[in-house]
Amino acid sequence: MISTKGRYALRVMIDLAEHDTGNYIPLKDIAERQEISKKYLEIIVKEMVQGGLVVGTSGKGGGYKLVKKPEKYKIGEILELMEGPLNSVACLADKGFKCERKKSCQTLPMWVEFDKMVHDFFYHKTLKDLIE
Amino acid sequence: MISTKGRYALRVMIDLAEHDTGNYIPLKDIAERQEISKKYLEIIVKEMVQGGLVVGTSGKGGGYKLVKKPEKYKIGEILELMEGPLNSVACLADKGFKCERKKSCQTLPMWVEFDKMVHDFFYHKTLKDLIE
DNA sequence: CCTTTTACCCACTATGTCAATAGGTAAATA
DNA sequence: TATTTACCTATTGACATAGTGGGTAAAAGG
Repeated sequence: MISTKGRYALRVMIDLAEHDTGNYIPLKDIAERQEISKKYLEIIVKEMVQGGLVVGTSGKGGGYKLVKKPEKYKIGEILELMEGPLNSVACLADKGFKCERKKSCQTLPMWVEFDKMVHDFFYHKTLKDLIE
Repeated sequence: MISTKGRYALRVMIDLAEHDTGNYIPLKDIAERQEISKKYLEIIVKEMVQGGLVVGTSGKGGGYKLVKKPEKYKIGEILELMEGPLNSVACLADKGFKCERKKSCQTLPMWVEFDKMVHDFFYHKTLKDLIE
């Protein structure tokens, strides 16, 4: 299940895209429009800045802004930043995961197939697709 | 992410299917073959009995058995029993979930589309598909 | 320069889930 | 009646989730 972090991040991105005037948009405005605790959004947006999804600047006239055009953001890239890898099982999500049964595992092919489908789904959708 | 409950349940089902001789199979055997704590499997198999996936009987010669042929079990039915509804977001998973933004939500159509895809995937695969 | 506005940073908490473990009781068979 | 099995209740430690609280730093306007 997608947690609030991923869902709120998407809403912030949509909000930024829809209210884009070239200026920075203060988090206060976003929090009020989206009816999400500003304090909690701070944590989320901080990760978005660190992940390079948005840029922020302090002071009067400060706030946040997208760094790309909405059609350039893949939904998968936003979700993976906030939620971690889009994998269904730990043995595929954790890079250093060791599983003795890997060779003979009867369920692994299904998870691989599933994860590919999920990946394709979210990497073929962009932020722009959600706005229209 | 699918938890051990769902994954272990699948392995138990596969084990039961592959070692089916008509007799009941003791959990001890399954736990040893699958290298999973028998105590933990008890909890999982209990839910599987309650959900009608398998039947169990006590005493000597007791154990567990499938109630249907492997091709009659949908993977989705097994996963949903163990993991809960196969939904990506809370507003679709919880029946009584109230969301003020439902009408205007810009992400909801995506989650609906995604959940349909996931549902189709797991309900078009059967236990037999995993064995072959 | 000073105040206001904004982002940014660190710590804390309550609740719940996950992945078990521990120790028993009930039932069925040989 | 002893053995084998399922079945039941409770507890635990670690971690994640969804926040809250209280500050500091930076940028701009007056």
